[in-house]
Amino acid sequence: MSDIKVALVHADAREERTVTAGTKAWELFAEDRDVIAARVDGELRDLAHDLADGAVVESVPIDSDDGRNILRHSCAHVLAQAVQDLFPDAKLGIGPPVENGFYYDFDVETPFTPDDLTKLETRMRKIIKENQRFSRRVTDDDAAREELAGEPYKLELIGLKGEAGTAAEGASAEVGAGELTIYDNLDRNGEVVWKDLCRGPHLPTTKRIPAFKLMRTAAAYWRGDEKNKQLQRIYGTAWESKEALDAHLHRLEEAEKRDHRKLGRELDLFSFPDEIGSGLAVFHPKGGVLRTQMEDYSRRRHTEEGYEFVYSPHITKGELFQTSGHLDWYADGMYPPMHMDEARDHEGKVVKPGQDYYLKPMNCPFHCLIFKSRGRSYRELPLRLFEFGTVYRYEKSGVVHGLTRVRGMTQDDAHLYVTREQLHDELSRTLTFVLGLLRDYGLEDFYLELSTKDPEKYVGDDAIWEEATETLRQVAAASGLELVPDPGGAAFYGPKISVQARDAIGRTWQMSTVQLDFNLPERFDLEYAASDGSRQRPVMIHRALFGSIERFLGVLVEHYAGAFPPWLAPVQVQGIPIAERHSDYLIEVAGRMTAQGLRVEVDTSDDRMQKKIRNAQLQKVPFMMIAGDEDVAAGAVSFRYRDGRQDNGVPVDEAIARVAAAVAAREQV
RNA sequence: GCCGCCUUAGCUCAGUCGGUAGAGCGAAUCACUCGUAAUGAUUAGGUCGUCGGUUCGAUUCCGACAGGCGGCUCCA
Repeated sequence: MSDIKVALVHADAREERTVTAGTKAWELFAEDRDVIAARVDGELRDLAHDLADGAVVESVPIDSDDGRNILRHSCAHVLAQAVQDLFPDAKLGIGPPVENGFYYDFDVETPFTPDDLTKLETRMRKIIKENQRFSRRVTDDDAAREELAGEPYKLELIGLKGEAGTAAEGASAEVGAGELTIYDNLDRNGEVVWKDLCRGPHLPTTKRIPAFKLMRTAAAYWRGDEKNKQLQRIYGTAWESKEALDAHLHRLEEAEKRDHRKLGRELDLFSFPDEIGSGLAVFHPKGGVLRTQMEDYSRRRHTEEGYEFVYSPHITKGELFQTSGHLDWYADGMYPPMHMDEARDHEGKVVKPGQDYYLKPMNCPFHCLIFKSRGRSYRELPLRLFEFGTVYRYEKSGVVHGLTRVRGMTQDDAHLYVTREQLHDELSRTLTFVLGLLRDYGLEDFYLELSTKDPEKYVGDDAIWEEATETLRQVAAASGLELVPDPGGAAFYGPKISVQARDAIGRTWQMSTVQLDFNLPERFDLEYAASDGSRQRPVMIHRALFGSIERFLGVLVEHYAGAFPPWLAPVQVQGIPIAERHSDYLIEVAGRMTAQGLRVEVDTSDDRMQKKIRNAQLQKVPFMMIAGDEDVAAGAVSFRYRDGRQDNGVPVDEAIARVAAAVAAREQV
């Protein structure tokens, strides 16, 4: 047998090896049990892959991103085998890895129950224990069709081979663009016990799945299309070790503790009374303080940046949304009209037709009317109109979610009207402003997404798209932040840049958007007088920073886990007397703080002091201000912070100054 | 909108194989006045989400609706 040369690379190192022809990838990594696949000439391969002369081979450890994806995908196969063992009529959909786990879709008569998940896990453990080998076999369309005659969904995928990228999210795990392959699961005797159409790669054997758990069931449309049948999806997760699985489950628990819906109730911030309707929130006094602080600070910064405040009503005649075009392409998302002012005679015949009024789903048409209310000069531009505008959208019943997806919300909405010459500077300035303001609220970690023209569907001339897109790109680059392209993702009326923020536990939220609009100025026939006396059309920029105040408030609740920095905290200082006789002293100190605009409460209930501390702790109050005999005698107070840190005997003047300084600096304590 | 699950006191939940319910926390009252995460006692509080059906009898079984949760689709 002749020798071949292969190169083994990892990190920066490259090692040339001479091996015999027919050597398989695993033989290079035989000593390392963590390696579960190989990257050969850039392609992920099974460890059983035959190496060719000149192959460049890289190990894929199970705890790498690629490794986990392979692990999870293999685990999805084990799930599918278990499902077909227990439910022989189940037809297979697709089963790709996803972030933190995997799923597999099945067509079954009756949906799975939580009980079924337990049974399936047991069956999966058995399959894993059997140490079945994942064995790759190349086939062709006709042979595969014959083999998989009983699997209608797989047959459909075979027909889609090559367009896998567009066929369905995850379908590329089943059929790649290249050759068609089937993976056989072989038992110890080499018998095929199960098989699935799959491009791979896979773990060598089922036993290499160290830890997994089935999480939940859900329905999902076949190939992600609402028109298709709903399949039953089972979500699971799999990890390189029991510890990693536990850590993942622990992270989920932590995220649950931060859930703004839960904290909103516990901290008495807001609620969603059934009586009002789905997706419509009320803010309680403490949530009201938080929201007021958020809004006031935003107002102040907008004033400083040259924005002007405007107000518009919540309802309008339909004509406005006819002009703006919203009724043409967005009527489904709007509340149905109220028919007003209709008059009938005594026979019920309509003598005056009346007209339709709509709740507003957007503020921009109103702002365009304000622009249009009189002639505008280039000297007025950029005109920056800002409104905390409450809008109503008819969200489908299944999508309403806490404060993040609601039917009534208040946007911090601004519309900037600029000349084409001002576009670059204004965009640059806007993005800087937006990022700075988000940082002020405590979000630090961002990336940007640039949505560019869909060549099939757009208005406005190519030159201005080009210019605006290039400007957005430059501005984004200047920010130094990571820029993720979203080609073709722009709305038809203009390119968009959106700011995604990562919160304290690494989840990303779409926050601000800066959106060009070449359409509305046209539809509203907006003009300004240029310096040469000609009439010119302004460019419009839509810009929301919080998106919706409700949603941003929810994000901040989760980001801070309810432990707000003092400037946002509903109660900044909780006074706790050691004994009843110290209450008056604390009330006096509290009074001095209140006079300085601080938010202070003194707990004069007849709970014990320990209980008062516990309560303040559970309410996540940043400063607990405690006073007993020693403090009173010294003219001091003692601070306790949320982390248990203490600072005893702080003179009252200094204590007040300390709280005031933390608030003014918007620091966390 | 679609699929599944859920809805019992203000909150978190137990319970009733069909005979109108219970705990902890919270609240109110009383006693205690205490130095860094729960003092004790007493009391109040529920047409068991709503409406309809089956039944001698429904909180329990069935259906519709509303609301919630997890997904899917959607998010100009």
